Amino acid sequence: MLSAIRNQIAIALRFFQQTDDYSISCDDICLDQPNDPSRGDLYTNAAMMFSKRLRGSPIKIAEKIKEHLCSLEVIESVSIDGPGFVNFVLKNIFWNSVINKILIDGCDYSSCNCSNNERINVEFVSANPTGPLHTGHARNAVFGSVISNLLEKIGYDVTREFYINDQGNQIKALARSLFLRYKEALGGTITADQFTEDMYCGDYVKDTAKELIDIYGDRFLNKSEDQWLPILCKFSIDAMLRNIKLDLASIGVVMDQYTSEAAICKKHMVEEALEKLKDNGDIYDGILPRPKGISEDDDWEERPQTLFKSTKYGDDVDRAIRKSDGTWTYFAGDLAYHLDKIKRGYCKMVGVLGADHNGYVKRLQAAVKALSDDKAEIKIRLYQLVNFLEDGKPIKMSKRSGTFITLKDVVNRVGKDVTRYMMISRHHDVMIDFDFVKAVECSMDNPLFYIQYAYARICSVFRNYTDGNTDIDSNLLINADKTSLKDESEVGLMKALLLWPEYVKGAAKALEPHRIPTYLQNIASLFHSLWNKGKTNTTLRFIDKTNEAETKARLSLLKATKTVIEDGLNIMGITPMVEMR
RNA sequence: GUGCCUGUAGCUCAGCUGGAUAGAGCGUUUCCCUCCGAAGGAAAAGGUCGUUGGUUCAAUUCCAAUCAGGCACGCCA
Repeated sequence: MLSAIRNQIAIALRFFQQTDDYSISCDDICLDQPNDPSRGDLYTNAAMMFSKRLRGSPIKIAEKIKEHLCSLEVIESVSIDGPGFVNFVLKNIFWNSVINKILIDGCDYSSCNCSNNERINVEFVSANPTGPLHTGHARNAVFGSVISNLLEKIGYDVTREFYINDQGNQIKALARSLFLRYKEALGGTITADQFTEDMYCGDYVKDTAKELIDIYGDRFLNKSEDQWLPILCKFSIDAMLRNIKLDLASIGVVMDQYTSEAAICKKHMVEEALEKLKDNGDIYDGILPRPKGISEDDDWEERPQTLFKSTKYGDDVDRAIRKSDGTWTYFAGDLAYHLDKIKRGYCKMVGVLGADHNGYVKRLQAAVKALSDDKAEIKIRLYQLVNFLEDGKPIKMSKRSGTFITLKDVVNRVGKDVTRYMMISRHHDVMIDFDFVKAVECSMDNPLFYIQYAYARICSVFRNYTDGNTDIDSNLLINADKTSLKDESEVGLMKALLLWPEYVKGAAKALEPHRIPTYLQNIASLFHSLWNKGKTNTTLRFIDKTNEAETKARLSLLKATKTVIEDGLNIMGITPMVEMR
């Protein structure tokens, strides 16, 4: 809707351009609502933003912008204020086209194709397949899935990917744990000290042991470890992965692809990655310096290793890729995995990791840069941890005592939608306090309720109008004359709806899903306010049985509002509620 | 020791590539249901945007120091 306005501003700016050193694109032009509505419907600060680059005075540029804006039919008036703000008022007729665009496009109103169907790989969750997903994974899963939805909105071809760490010591430990439970289930006695520090003693391993017996009976019981280990490794990974997929489904997350670390290694991708880096001169044998944080009496010792020169690509220190016993490090596997992604054709990648992985960001970015000759790029988003509270009191979790909360616990307790909302309603860099009691309260302590309530109220109006139907066909509303919507609350709502695609685009580009619930809360607030105005001012009621034309105009605004709320909730993976009773 | 993140109203948080008088909710105080859902709305009070410098027409936003809190840093995965 705003592209014509942006275009005119861009043309005005180019008038001052003296060199071709840079290009002014419409995306660079900021349009927003002034804090004070009396200044106008929208403003741009482009004259000031570009005055330095264009070497012109902001006022002169603003005058040129004004001249071009005035040539547009939808502009009522333009004024220049302060150091160079250009404020303008839109004609009533403009709102007709805004509402109609939403009525016609539906949830596609916020979509654009500015990313040209480019492929992008979003890797998230990637939990070790050694147990059920826990609460930390919940934020990861929701964050990753909403980012994926947003990226699709702006025209990316998104692959949602889960990397399975299905080899290494922790898998062997899992298999050994399974074997102990297997023995136990077959009547053998096991003692607590047989579970070493790195093993898994959770009850879920007992369940897997039963499944193992169902299929294999007691045939491993008296066999040596090298005979059962490979089979039990595979068996336990498969079982854990099945559970992980169920857990993810319970909060509405479906992956497009699962990629196995073992499969990558089998393809000799590690060797290939190493070759590639060697060709670039990024591999050498050396000794890493002692990390400063390690105290003197620690058992750290110098060791010669094969190293990746990641400092060349912005990392703090070079990274080991081969252990002294000759086997690969975990990072070597990651080099292989990211080379695999690059070879699959992804130039853009996103990774979602918990804040405790912050030390890993630079080396991953270095790896992608080095392996792709700087052609591919990975953006890592770290999210802070979630504290779980029970009515204000923190719930302590410990793996040892078995008092850790699983993702399934959370979903069972508060449901998919509340879980998802809580996980993305805050900036990813901010810790979340997730209170089980407050999360399901029906008040403003629970903002999701407020948004759902607005949606349900709109459905309620439609029910009253149609005698029972919670929706109205947009086609019945397109011809309504929306220029009669003149109350400041109505116009305020329309202005907010106008900017919805801007918010979606901004949230997607910044990889900041929390902007969506923030926006929806504002929409809900504007709507509730309008609703209550109708209580005292009967001329603002949505349904006026004596005036069909007026009623349709108002219902079209409601339908547009409903569409945008629904769209926003869809992006968040939350199901809108047609009634709350 | 180094790196990353956080610090905005009593509390929990927004604040979009620097923009005009810094915004919500909770809590507190006062109003608004014979009327489409009061699980709502209107209004008041509440701030030296951790501190100090710097960059410029303009800094909560950028830069540098500094204080406070969180996380991380070895051949773990």
